[in-house]
Amino acid sequence: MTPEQLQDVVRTAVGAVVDRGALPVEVPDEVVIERPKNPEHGDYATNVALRLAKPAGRPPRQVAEVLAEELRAHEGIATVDVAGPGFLNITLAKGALGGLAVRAVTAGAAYGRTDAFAGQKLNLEFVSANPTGPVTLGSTRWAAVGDALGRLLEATGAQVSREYYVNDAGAQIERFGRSLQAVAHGRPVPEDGYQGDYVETVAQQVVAENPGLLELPDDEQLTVFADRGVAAMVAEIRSTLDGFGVHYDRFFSERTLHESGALEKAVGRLREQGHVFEADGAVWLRTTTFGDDKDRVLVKAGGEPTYFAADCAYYLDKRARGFERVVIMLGADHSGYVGRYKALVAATGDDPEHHLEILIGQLVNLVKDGEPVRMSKRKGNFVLLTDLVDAVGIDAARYALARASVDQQIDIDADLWSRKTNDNPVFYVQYAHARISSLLRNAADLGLPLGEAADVDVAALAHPRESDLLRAIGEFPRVLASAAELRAPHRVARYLEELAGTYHRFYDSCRVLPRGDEEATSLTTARLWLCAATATVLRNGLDVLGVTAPERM
RNA sequence: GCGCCCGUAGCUCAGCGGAUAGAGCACCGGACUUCUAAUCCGACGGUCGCAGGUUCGAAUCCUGCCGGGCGCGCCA
Repeated sequence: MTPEQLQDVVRTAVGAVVDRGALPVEVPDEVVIERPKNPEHGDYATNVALRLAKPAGRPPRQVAEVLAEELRAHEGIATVDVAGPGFLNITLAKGALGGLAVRAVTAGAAYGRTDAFAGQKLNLEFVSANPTGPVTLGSTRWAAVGDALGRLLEATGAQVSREYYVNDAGAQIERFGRSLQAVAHGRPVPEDGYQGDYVETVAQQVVAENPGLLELPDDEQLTVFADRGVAAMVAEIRSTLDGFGVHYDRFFSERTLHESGALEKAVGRLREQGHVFEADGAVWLRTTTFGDDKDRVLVKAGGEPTYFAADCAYYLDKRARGFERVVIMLGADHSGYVGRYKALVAATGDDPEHHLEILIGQLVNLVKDGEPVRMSKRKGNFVLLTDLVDAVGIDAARYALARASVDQQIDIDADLWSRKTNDNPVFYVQYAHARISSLLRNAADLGLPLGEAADVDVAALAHPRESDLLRAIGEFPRVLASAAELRAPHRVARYLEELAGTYHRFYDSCRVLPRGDEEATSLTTARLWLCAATATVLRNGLDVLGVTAPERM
């Protein structure tokens, strides 16, 4: 029996009690089934009696007793105890848990997937680093977390489109072009230009691809350097992210918004809504109407549209493409944008709480030899995605970034994450998978295939370590659903660490394969299924995080 | 000054109003003729920053304060 099925059983029990007039309450839509930490509290526990006590006007324990009596009649339930303030501690009938192993193996890659968010169409925008330089460590956090969140939402049935907004318009692009041009001519970059070795590389590439470029008139040169330089950077960023296992559905060019007249249309739409005004020669959006700190300029006094105006057009474009929900992931250094974005959405007439979601991720440091690796964008020696991957590898990089809550600033210790020991959480989890893979290979060598699901004696799995593992496996669908709902991929990582630990403890106390001349029994087969089920969950969970599940280590 | 995030074991961090607050690491003590010991078991370790409030119940929600990070442009 899965936790979801038990939830239905409990709800039905409440309904039955209410129907016969034993409890004067409304039947709740949701009852909470949790997995108690303390094994003495049964396989599962529910606080439903505590919840219903007040509306029923009865003491919680009394309500609990009535419900316990009803639940005990269910064939899948062995015992129900009323404990503490009024918890119902439920122990399932022998074999009711074991079915989870068969269910997981049978479902395979689909195990854990639900339809919790079926029908939702989301646009996920993340990284969107400026195309004037390589992908930095800060952006890498979102590459890992954003992609994992995308996979997580897909696993819960949502339709997800991953998008990268390319800021290929505006003054910064011109500055970038000037920097490339200067370097190409062997001159120092301008005061406000871009520093770093990559500037030299890109400049040389542009020159190589455009013979005669350096002889063109100055302004024509600049255009080529800017255009081709940005194109080269976008290509490099894209390929870096592809190599990191992060693939986008679309790279959306800001410039196309300028060229198509989308900005004017967006400003027009906002004007129609009555939130645009003119002052000091500029065109403003009255975002303060919707809680922003100050009003924002859409078109500068000089006639140039602002970045914010492009944001408006971009948002409207996403909505016009049918996305019900626009999710944007930003670094903490952009947290000041939330207010104006929300206001912007409200100003278009949309609901900022429903149509827009902005996730803020705190900063990341790479630590080497106990010292944070210094980042200085001005000097051009900032830490890059590639530096992190060089230091710890792709799997560890993605896992380290995805296992922490985005609300938490993190230090990634290069030494720890590149270590091949159990200090390193990603190895701990991957090792569990490799260990099971090895065991299943040995089983096959011994002529012990898993066989048919119908033949598995699931009731044989009665050891406490087996029950622990089965309960953990049974949690997986709920872990994915709640992690998706909370936009918290790190919960999947933490769950996997717990599952790996539960497996290792099972392995330690429960021999799976027969030794010597022992005969394989029905328990052998049941345990093989349990191992295979664990491997399935580890694989599916790691896949959500974009981390490999190795068969050998 | 204002806004957002954080403050939980020596360290790094989990903990979407529930039971005795957890894990890994570090330190100490154990377990390999046995399916991968990259593992497991035990011990040690806490005023959940402080003070109020809401609640049957608060690390979790609310308010104030203290400490740290980030942000507050007609930059992007």
